This record gives sequence, C-alpha cells and structure tokens, in this order.
Amino acid sequence: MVTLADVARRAGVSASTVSYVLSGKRTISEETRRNVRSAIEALGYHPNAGARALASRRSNIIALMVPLRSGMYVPVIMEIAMAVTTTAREYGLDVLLLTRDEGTAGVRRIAGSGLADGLILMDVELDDDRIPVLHEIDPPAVLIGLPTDATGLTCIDLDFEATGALCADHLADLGHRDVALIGESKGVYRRHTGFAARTLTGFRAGAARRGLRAVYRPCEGTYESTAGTLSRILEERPGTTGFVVQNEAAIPALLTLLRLSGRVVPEDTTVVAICPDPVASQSSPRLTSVSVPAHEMGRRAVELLAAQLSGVDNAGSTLIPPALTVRDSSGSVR
Amino acid sequence: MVTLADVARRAGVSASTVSYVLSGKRTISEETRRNVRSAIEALGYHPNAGARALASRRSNIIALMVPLRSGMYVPVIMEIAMAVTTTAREYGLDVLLLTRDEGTAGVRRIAGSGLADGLILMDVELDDDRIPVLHEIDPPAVLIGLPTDATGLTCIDLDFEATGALCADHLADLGHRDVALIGESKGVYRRHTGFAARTLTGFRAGAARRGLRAVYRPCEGTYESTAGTLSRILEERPGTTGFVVQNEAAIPALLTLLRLSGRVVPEDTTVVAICPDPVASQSSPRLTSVSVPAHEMGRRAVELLAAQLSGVDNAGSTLIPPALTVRDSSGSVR
DNA sequence: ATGAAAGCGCTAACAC
DNA sequence: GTGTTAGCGCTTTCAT
Repeated sequence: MVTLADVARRAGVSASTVSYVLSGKRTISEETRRNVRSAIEALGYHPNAGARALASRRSNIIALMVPLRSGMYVPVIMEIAMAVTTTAREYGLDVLLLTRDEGTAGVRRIAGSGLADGLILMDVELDDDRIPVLHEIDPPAVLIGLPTDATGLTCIDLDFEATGALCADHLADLGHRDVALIGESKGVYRRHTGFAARTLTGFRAGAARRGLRAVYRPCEGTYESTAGTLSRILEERPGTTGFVVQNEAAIPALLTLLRLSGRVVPEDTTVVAICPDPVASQSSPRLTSVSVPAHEMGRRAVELLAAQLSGVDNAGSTLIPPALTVRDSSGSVR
Repeated sequence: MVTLADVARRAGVSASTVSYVLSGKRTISEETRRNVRSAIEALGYHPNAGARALASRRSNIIALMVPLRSGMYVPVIMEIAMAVTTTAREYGLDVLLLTRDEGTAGVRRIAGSGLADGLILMDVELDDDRIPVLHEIDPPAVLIGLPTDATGLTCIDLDFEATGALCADHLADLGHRDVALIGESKGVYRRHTGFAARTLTGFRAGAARRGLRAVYRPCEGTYESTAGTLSRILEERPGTTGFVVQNEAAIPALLTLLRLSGRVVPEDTTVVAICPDPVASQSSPRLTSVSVPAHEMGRRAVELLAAQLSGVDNAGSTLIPPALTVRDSSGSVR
C-alpha cells in the first residue's frame, strides 16, 4: 500500500507538505506542488480513507436512508438516489445506502460511529420516529419530505398541498364538475406518509374552493385493485369526468380500463398524473401531469446537507412549487 | 464523543478488553463482559469507524456500482440494491453507492483508499472496461452479469441464454411457429450488455432447434416505439403468434397495442415476459414469465463477496437456472 | 514556504 | 482471562 510517507520521501518533502498539497490549506510553492503531484501520480497514491477520517474527524461520507418496501414509487426513489449520489461526488462526498428498516438504531449507529458526516432521510412520515433522535443527537441532516413538526429541521419536498390544489384547479378550469383522486395504497396513508396526505388535503381544499364534487380512493396499483377503485368511484359518482392519479403503478391499468369502459381520453375524460415526467410522457396518450421533481429534490438535499457540513444552519422547509404540464389527456367539458 | 477508553475506565478494565468484548476474539469472563456491556450501554458508545478501519485495515464497507442511466430496468436495479443492502447488514457490512459513470477511476479510488473492502459491480458489459482494472489491482469483487471473459472473476447472473431458449421452448410446446423477441433498447445492445445479447442468442438457438421462425427487434419502451416495433414485426411476419418481451417498460404498451389490433391474449396470441415476478403478475392478463430473480442475485452477490473477504477464493460464474411460470398469457395453437 | 511531532481511537501482538 | 503497548496513515498545531 502506498502511503503519504512514501509520496513525501519520493518528492523529497515532509509528510505535512504532501498533506497540505492535497488539502490546499497552505500556500505551497509551484515547484513543490509539481514534485508532490508527480510523486502521487507515479506511485498511484490514494489517501487512506480511515486514517483521514480519524485524523480529520470527517469521513466525507453522507448516509442516504431509503424506503425498503419495494414497489413504492420505485422510479422516484431511484431517481432521487442517483441525483444524491452524483451531486455528492461533486462535493467530494460518497454516499452510504441505508434502508428505512434500520430505523432509529440506524441513525444512532451512523451518527455515533462517525461513519457518515450527515444524513439524508427519505420516506419521512408525518410523525416520524427518527425525528426525536435527530433532535437528541443533532447530526447534520436533511429530510426529503415534510413531517408535521419540522421545527429545527431542514426539509425539502415538493409542495404536495399546492400540487393537489393545482390539479383540482386544472380540472375546474376545464369545466369538470365531478372529480376523483386515485391515490397511493392504503398502507401509505395508514403510515401517514406526508406527501400522500398533503396531496389529498390540497385536492379537497382546491375542489371545495372551486365548487367541485370530489371523491378520493386509495389504490394498490395492481390491475385488479385499479379496476375495483375505478368502478367504486363510478358507482358513487357516475358523472365523474376528471381523474387525478398519484399512484404511478396504477397508470397503465387506469388508461386501459377507461378505454375498455368506452371512455375516451381526453374527449370525455381528463386524466392528470402526479409522477415523474418520463412516466407521464411515455404513456399513451401522453398525460397531463404535475412533475415530481425527483432529481431536483435529490440534488438540493445534498446541497443543503453540504452547507450544514460547512457550518451553515439552514433549518427550515423548502417547498418546491408544483408545475403542471398540459399534454394529451386534458379535455374541456362543454 | 464517547471513546473506547471512556468505556474501559467506566468498566474498570483495559482498553483491549473492551475491544475484545466487542470483537469476540478472546475469551472473556462473564462478569467482565457484563460490566463492559453495561458501560457501553450507559455511555451510548459506538466504535469510531475511522479508527477501526485504520487499525484493522477493514472498513466493513462494500461498494455497489449501479448503472446511472435512469429508465434502465429500474425495478430490477432497485430490488438488487435493496437485497444487497439488507444482506450486507446481516454480515455487519455497510454499502457505499457508486454510479457506473465513475467507471474505472471509481474502482481505483475505492480500492486504493480502502474506503471499501470489496466491490459489487452491476451493469456489466461483455467487454467491460472495469475488468482490466480488477485484474490489475485484484480487490475482492463480484460481478452481477457475465462478461465475455470471466477468467479469474466471481460472477453471478441469471442464465439468460437458457432463459431465451426456455421461452422459445415454451412457445414451441404451445404450437407456435412464428415467434418474436421484443428486446431492450438499441443502446443496451450497442453497449454489448451481456444479459440482452445472451438472451437473444439463447432464443435464436432454441427457436432454431425447435424449427421456429424467429424475429428479433429492439425496443425503446415508450408507447410509440413499442407500436413501431410491433408493426414492423407483424409486417415482416404477419403470422407471428408468440411474443417474448424483455423490456419491462414496453409491457403495458404491448398489451394495449395487441388489444387494439384485435388480437386476444392468450386466445390467439401468447406473450411471455422476462421480468421480475411482481411486474408479470400485476399486468392484465397476468403474464407467463421467466422471473428475473433480482433479490436472489443481490443476496448471493453479497454472500460471495463476504466469502472472499474471509479469504475464500470463489472465482467462477454462478448462473442461476431460469424458471418459467405459466400465467394467463399462454395459449396453445391448434 | 516548509518541517517536526503530537495525536485521532482503535486493534493486535506480546506479555503475564 | 486480562493488561501494556506499539502502531495504523493521516491532519494539524507549533516552530522556524
């Protein structure tokens, strides 16, 4: 193994000089820098991560805690994780992958061991059990999602309440009177996952404000459950012409079922999806949608965490305003 | 910060004793163990990861390199990543997430810095540029996928060649004569990704053996491209009644398109998918499929890597035999 | 602009 | 069964 001492010897300088060339925390003469650089190159030196972490009390690793339950908005999770990883590298950070099922013990373990310098938590519930632990040990952390009490925490999320309202407004603008929200699976609401609950709240409020009759049904996302969800909505309100779907797994099934039931999108039925853009534009017809800006959320979470690591206190919630893109599934009602 | 010395002082023993209680590498009296354990508990001690890595030359971290290109068989990647992470924890290992775009430099960086003790590489191409680096620096590593030359490497993958043949056999058994493989996007083949190429080889060989006429078309997975792919297949071979789909993104579109073209699955057309089980059983109709055992691949990759970390040389390729599950999309031709 | 040296918190001989 | 101690490879004062 090549050590810093090896590099120093070869470059004819002291160990500390090599260290300072690497960190840039001291002014180094051009010549020395060149010598050191070429010694590093020649020897194929890589600083030892453990030694560096021990001496500097910084691992340059951040932990990302992702939901374990597979099947839950997988594309969104994946895109966030990729955005976090690539952005982290731009800050010289690596990403440690933790699953949500490590729970509070995971947060304690990571913070306590110094394995990571900070955490990014996904799948945040309204009353998340990890939050008391964050207050207790107070590590640098960013939540992707918005809990009920975000006091003292740094959060970033799409403004799902505004998203729900925006969807209702769009349907109202098109003249729809009876609208329905096809939501995530029951389990998601039971766990009081923030985004689902907030979307529903916003949708109901928006619908009420615009005088729409709104119904809501959770949906597991399978073909059968989507069929059940849809038929119950149409039983209860046969005149429903506007649909908002928040469960991307249900999208293909919903479109097929509407077709089979003789409803034509967008001529007599409008569908608005809440999902990543690629999902919306790869459907047929291409769906009007509010984009879940997964990449941006991941990137900004890292930026916020990196700021904390350099001493900035950025507690507070950032809610990304929703943007609705009209595609080929929006039709107006005469 | 609580250190091992703090624990030792409180328990009235030496530092090494605490260390040995933790590692179990020495026999410790019941009483001492109890004292140490309760001191650890009382102080909320967590061993410092950096110090431990430095002293033991083991980080207890493994690196997982995943494809960056989003949209590529995302559910499979995600399921593998989750299986890797949970299995790793059972071995006391943490997982560092790297993206494929760090390439060979990433492999060098991780191995050189001692950040991770070993690597699991996904998205392995037939002639992968990371392989020479693996041979050069020879870190513990497992490839998920099968390159052309796997000499000296530990690989695990589904036996995609047998998978292709199995699909052809299933269609032949049902009496189909004209069959088609709807594959991954062109980019996947251009990059010589192993699994796609091997499936095609196996499918062609199997079809030839059984006297089937087989066509193959890549497919981007969008609705439009699936429509194009399907219509070109039917132009070329209007009598095609058996389809194998390897691109899970194309599945909903394919089913819709077949329906629109008046073909009824499984009455006059059979569809076999190569995808994770949940995808197959959530489609309508539920699809006959060869399961991509993502969870098993992730778990076994970690097991193989953990074995290497404890000194076992397990170079060689493990090909998981494919299993075909008949569901509601298989129909026989009279 | 550079060096010398004291740790960082742990592991693993080496003692007894 | 337990203690003593010498590092692991780096960062960072303190000197000059």
